[in-house]
Amino acid sequence: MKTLEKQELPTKDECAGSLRNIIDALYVLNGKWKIALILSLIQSPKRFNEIKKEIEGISPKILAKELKDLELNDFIKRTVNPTIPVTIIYEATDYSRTLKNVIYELSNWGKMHREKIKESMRK
Amino acid sequence: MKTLEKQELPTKDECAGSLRNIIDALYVLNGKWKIALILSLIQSPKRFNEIKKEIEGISPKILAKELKDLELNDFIKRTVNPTIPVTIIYEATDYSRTLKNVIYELSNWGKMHREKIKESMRK
DNA sequence: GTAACTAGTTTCCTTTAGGAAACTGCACTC
DNA sequence: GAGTGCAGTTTCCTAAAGGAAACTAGTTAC
Repeated sequence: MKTLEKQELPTKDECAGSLRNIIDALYVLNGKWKIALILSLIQSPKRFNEIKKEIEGISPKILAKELKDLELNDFIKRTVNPTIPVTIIYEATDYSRTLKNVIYELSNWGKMHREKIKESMRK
Repeated sequence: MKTLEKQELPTKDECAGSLRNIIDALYVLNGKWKIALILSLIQSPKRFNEIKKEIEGISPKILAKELKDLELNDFIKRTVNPTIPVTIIYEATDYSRTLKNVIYELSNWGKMHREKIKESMRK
């Protein structure tokens, strides 16, 4: 029987709420391209074809869909410049920067995990 | 033009590595049930049918697959007890607890994001 | 006039995730 | 010997994600 030590992870009740939060978070981050797009646009604003070149392998259909998705969730802003022909610039919003800690922890953990997996392969 | 302030997010080069890490992390966490299972087993070790009862809506096929997956990634441990008939107990490993920070940040952000979405619906 | 660039859209297809229902084999209980 | 619980497996199906290729419509440079 486990004794209730100082808990580092939430209690059962807190877990239910926590799970809901996590599912909501993963929902907006999931898919093959979202994080890559956010990171790319945090680096610098870009036009459609610039993104397409930078993110290798993404098709225009998927890119268009993902950009719409990200815009809906307020992670990026789409601005139409009245040049001739019009150019459209996508940029990361301040809101996308609220993901900073999440990105940091995911990256940290992912790195550690990959190293662990490699380690265990060697054996 | 943005000046380069003290950067809170990684530079372009760091981003490429970071992205890889994040993709690896999301890869092992993704799917509808993984986090729920980890959270449930962190609460207490459980048998197959106990989990099935606790995690509402999961089918035995999916549960078996997810448990195998989690075991492969060393998040949970499967122990066969030589009772008659044998009982099998699943429990969270210490390694699954390395997800603590990730879970914390995802939960935090998810909560904030949901509240923001609700807010923006009201308008 | 033709090639190229702008920002996408459309169509068709494959892969993957996930689910429902039935089934397995073993042991115990009544 | 019929039913119940254990820990799954098998089969069949649907929905969603993602991709390849072609296409749109406007403009500009050669």
